[in-house]
Amino acid sequence: MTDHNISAGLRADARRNREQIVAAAHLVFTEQGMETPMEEIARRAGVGVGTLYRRFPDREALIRAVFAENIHHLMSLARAELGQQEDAWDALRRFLRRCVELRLGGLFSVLGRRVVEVLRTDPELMEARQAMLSLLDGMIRKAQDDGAVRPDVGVGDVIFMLGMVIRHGPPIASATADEARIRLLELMLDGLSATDRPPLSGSAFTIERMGLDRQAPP
Amino acid sequence: MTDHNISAGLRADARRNREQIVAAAHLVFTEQGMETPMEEIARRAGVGVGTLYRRFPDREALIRAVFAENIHHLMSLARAELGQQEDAWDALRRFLRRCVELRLGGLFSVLGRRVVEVLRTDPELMEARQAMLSLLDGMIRKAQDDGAVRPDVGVGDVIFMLGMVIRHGPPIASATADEARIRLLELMLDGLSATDRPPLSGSAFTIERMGLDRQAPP
Amino acid sequence: MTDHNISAGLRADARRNREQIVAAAHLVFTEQGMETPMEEIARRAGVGVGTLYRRFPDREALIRAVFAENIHHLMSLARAELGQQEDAWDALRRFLRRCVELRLGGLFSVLGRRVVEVLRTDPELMEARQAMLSLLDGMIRKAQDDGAVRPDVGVGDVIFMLGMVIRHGPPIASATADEARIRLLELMLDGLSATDRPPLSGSAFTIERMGLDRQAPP
Amino acid sequence: MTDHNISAGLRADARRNREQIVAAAHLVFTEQGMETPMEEIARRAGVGVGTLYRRFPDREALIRAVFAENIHHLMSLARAELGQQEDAWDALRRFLRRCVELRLGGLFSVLGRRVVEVLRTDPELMEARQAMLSLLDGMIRKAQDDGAVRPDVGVGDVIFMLGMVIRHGPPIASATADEARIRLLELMLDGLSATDRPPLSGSAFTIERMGLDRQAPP
DNA sequence: CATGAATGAGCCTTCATTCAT
DNA sequence: TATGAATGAAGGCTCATTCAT
Repeated sequence: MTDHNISAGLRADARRNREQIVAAAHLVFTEQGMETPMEEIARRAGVGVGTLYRRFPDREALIRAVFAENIHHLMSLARAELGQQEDAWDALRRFLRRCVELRLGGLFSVLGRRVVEVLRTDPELMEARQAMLSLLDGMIRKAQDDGAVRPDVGVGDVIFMLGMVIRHGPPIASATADEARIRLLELMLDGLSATDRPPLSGSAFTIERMGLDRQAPP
Repeated sequence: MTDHNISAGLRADARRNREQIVAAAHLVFTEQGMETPMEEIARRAGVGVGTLYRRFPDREALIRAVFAENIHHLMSLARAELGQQEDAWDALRRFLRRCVELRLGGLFSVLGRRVVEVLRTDPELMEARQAMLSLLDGMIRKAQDDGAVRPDVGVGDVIFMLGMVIRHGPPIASATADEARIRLLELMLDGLSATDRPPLSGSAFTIERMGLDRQAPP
Repeated sequence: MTDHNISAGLRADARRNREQIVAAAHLVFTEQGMETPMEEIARRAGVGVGTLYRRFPDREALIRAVFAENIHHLMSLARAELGQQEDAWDALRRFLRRCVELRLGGLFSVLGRRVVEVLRTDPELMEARQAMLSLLDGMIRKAQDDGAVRPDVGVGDVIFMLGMVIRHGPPIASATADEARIRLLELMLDGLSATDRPPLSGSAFTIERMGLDRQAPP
Repeated sequence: MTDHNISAGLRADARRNREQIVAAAHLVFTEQGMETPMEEIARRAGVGVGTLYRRFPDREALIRAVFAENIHHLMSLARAELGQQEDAWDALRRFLRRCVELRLGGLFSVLGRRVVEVLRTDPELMEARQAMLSLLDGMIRKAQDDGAVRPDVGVGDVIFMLGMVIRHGPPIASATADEARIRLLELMLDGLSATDRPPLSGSAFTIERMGLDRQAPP
């Protein structure tokens, strides 16, 4: 929605430019990594670098825009899943799987410290993250109440897991990498639902432990 | 072994420097990716860039050395576990846990076009990698024969899992992150040993699928 | 003409910069050799290195441009002299004197392996060079037919002479050095027109000997 | 003689090292130019860089040593020529030709400003230069008295001429370049002895004008 | 003393960002 | 406002010089 608010105030051609740039950035970030030269992004969007910089003062701003769009998309997915699914565990599984399947998450691969920092320091993105944490936390607790998920995990464990799977993989979209990612997710889901095992070491990463200190990854 | 032969002929201080450089490179490659500035690597190793370049004429040479060292180290670890442990599953678990603690093996997950090319064109490295995969494959198969590991996974799945936990776990170095990383590994191990579940989607990443013939993730 | 075609499509300021860069490069190449740091060239042209590299992707491209410009300029000078001067020997003398004053043609004397290779592999440049040599060759032959120039010299001798005076005259820029340079040229012109002397040793550097087929000086 | 004094005080092996280094430097300077890496010179001399630097604190010192040896050699040649030759003009011509012919002068090609400065600021070399200027001046005046050399030139013109010819040419020894150099020298000698021409422009560079100001090249 | 390892400054090149047109 | 030219900082690599062995 960030995106929508911003675009709304622009003239038609300006809005089209902005959208083309974000789309081009999403594409090249996914295909060639987050370090792709700005000039290449501008070229793909069919505009000059000057135009790109008029819209996004620096690379960070562009990254934020692309991520915002992604998260926005992700949240609607989560709500959709919850809306049409009685079973919490099923809803959770389907949501996580969708996150991985959708090109959306492809972006997060090989982020590098700098990008992570960008995200952490963006209040809007952090707010979206918090909203998603709550949503997820609810799903997980319900699934635990149902006996479908082991009790010694928290929303943090799940978010770590998701982030890890999403960030994992080559910057190049490849069917093989996607397959590997999904399998890893499923393996972890099987681990999550293995209620008959000895508890994991350490203690559960509950939503309380997921504050915005250094420890919390985006 | 490459490493040992090479280091053997060097003066004491030169050998120490060489080893520090490889260690530092391993660390930053794992933490920040293979594109980390050479200067940063040199700094972490406590030497000047010149020294780094004297030992490794370019980034490729350094990458090769780090991989060689990694493979060598991984194999000793695996052999040590196998040597003192009757049970294959226990050996595997201990081995993987050790790898995570040492951040060892993170580089073997998906790597990006350039690095794959570096590896593919180094016969010695390819051979060593193959030997390592075989060793690991043996452990896994034995554990599967014992009924301790589900049959629908291959050595590739385990390697990917290891790389994912090591390179894409919570990105901040801290005790908390370590805790999270180990928990994630344990979760996956529980998934691995969940023999009563429906098979994962896709098909197992067997040793045969792990060739470096383009497209395939390393 | 290469130069003109290229410059034509540029914005006014870009064209001016391009021309300043080529002029500065001509100067420093002549004074300090073809290995002068790019930064020095940029500085003399009053632009940043980036600008230089935007126009000339590497040193070779710059060298090519300077040679093209030189040849072009040399030919206009020669044609101008020929146009307004009946006597071939007078035209030649005035042309050479002008070249020395403008430091024009110094680059065509012996150049070092790398530069020769650059030239050899640029068909357009080779053609232009050939045209220039032919023009000069014509002037010299006519003067020889008039009995004004000794018969045992060729266009190559004259080119070498020019290069020598321009690049290796008294190395300090000053009025005195200019005086010395012109005197040296005049001395050689007197030598050139000394038709009653025993022939020079070796044999004339005719246009045929001036091919760039290895070993032969350019 | 510089060389002899210095070498005399050294132990046998040290002297041998020093001589090997100067010989190697002469060789590579001639073959590959004055910018050849010190390591290459050391390698060719069969010693470590450390040894090279013990003898010659920096590149300048090495260059000076090689030049000193050259000048020493040159002076003996001049004296020999004078000793066995009645005719001053003949002696001068033979001497100059020898200077060019001998590999000695090959060194001076493509010197670059820096090297020129090194030579100018070395008192010993400057002294040798002065001795040579006097010697030459005597030869020239005598030849002028004999009517063999035009009266409007001075020793400076000749020394400029020699330096120019010697410095001209590629750093690589090549028969063609040598031929060109000799021909250019002869052309100038013919100019020098052309006594029936109008005077050169400017005025003669007499020995008085050849002081050590900026204007005087080495 | 000889050696060759280590250092760091310097040049080449790329690219994020600013600014003139 | 869009464009693409200009800038300069940053990273890769080389090599002169110093210093530990």
